[in-house]
Amino acid sequence: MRRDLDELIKGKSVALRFSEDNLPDEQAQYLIPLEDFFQFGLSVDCIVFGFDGQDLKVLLIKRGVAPYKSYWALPGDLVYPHEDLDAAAQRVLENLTGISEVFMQQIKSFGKVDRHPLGRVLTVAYNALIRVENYEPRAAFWADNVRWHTLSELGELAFDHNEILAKGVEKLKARVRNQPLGFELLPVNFTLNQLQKLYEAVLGQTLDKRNFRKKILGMNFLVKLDAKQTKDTRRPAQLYTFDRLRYDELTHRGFNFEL
Amino acid sequence: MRRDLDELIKGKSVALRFSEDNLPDEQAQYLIPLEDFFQFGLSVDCIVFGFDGQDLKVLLIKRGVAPYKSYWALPGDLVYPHEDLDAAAQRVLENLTGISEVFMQQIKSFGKVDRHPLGRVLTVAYNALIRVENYEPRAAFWADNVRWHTLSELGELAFDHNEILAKGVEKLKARVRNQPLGFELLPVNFTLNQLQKLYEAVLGQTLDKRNFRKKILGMNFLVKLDAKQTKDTRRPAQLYTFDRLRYDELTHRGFNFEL
DNA sequence: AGTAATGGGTGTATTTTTTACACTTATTTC
DNA sequence: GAAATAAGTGTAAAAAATACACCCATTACT
Repeated sequence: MRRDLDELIKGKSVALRFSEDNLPDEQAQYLIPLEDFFQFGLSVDCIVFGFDGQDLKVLLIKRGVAPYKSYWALPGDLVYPHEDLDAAAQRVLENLTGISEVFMQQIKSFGKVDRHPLGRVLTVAYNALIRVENYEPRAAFWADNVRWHTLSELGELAFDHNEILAKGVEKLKARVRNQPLGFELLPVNFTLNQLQKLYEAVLGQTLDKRNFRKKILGMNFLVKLDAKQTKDTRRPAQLYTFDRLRYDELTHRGFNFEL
Repeated sequence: MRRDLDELIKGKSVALRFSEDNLPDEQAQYLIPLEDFFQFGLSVDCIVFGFDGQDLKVLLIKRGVAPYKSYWALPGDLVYPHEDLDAAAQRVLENLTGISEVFMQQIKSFGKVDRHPLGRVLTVAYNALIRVENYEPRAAFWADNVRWHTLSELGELAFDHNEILAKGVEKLKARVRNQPLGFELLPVNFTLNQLQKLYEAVLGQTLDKRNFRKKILGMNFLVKLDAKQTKDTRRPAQLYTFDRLRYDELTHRGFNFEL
């Protein structure tokens, strides 16, 4: 411990100040103002997933300001000192893309010392799932552009956002095995084939149609509607919707949705 | 968006400064020094789990300094401005308990505005699993005491540590279903009954002995040793150890350890 | 030395879940 | 009306999960 502190003090001029004065002598030498510990920036980054019926997409902004100006990036920004984390995530996403009131879950924090060129900024990453049809993303505030990107076609993103995004995808995959997916990503009414395509896109593997239907219908949170899909397709497909009550009941007492 | 900012500025005197000067007029009014965003404190808190053969335990320190002096708390402290998160978690744990080189995983960050009385402090929580036998926790630095606590017998902890701990337990339970548990919590050599007790303690349910053995042995990462348990028990029990290679192989390609 | 007490250890039959697999149907387009 | 396309449907075999009861090796006691 002493070794650690010595190194830090020599190198960086920081250490701990105690609000009490009952310190052992050994440690008294390390007293340094507490203010020095309150130098961190805090940001949130939102990984917004959407599904176009074929591929899993992620919403990125083109940064209109330095650093990383003109790079594609996850929508994210600094948190206000008096703002809660979850609220900041919602606000930032709305500021940059116009998208509001979104289902979001914190997934991980990233804190490498040099990850932000302007100073020490810890970022808290959130996964968000939205129905593409319900939102018309528009670049706002300091974003130059907003666009859906296919996961496999990404270049180098700003900051450590490639790493953050990879973690978001990993978490999404893990999530799909423990709770049903689709509420947030599909239209309110959907066909079983659309749902299957979504699962295949997230899991990155094809699934057997009959087995998929058997399993997903057996979970009893899908409701068959009277309507059929009337689009310019071939044979019209049966439409379903989610039974939110049943879903809540299931997830509440832990459920395994492995497919 | 404008509404949000207006509120924040009126209430708290903070907003965003851009390093570029190409701001739309609408936003120019909000320019406030960037420094105001670098006021956060950052801490790490370690949830150290151990297993005594019967109950799942968590290691807590008794705080020797304000705030929350004399409260039991998760071992945690402020991060140095030039220190990486994971490194900070290891350092803090060693500083406070003498325990070093521990298996740790980040689980979640907690950022409520008023969670720390000294200012805005975001804390990143880590789950750690250790072999109780390998460590002799000793209170160090500003900790007054260190002790293993049974999960069901906890009182009110410092800060929001009850909430953090609850999340840690939840994550541990989720983890046990997707990867084998025991490497970190059990002695190097152990009996199947010890392993089963551990699973039962974590999952909070009893398991069938024969089915448990069938399943866990079928996974092929346990190695039967020549030795038997020689303790003052009744019939000597067969000792096993973990096959780390096999384990890594399994977890690498995703595995389901549900019991 | 014998006996009681304790936790260690073992197998099988039943049920449930998972998997593999191929053809018919309803619609649109030409 | 014929061709093309995606929708829809069931069963048998294999694998996995579950329920369940008795004997065994040692120590402690008398």
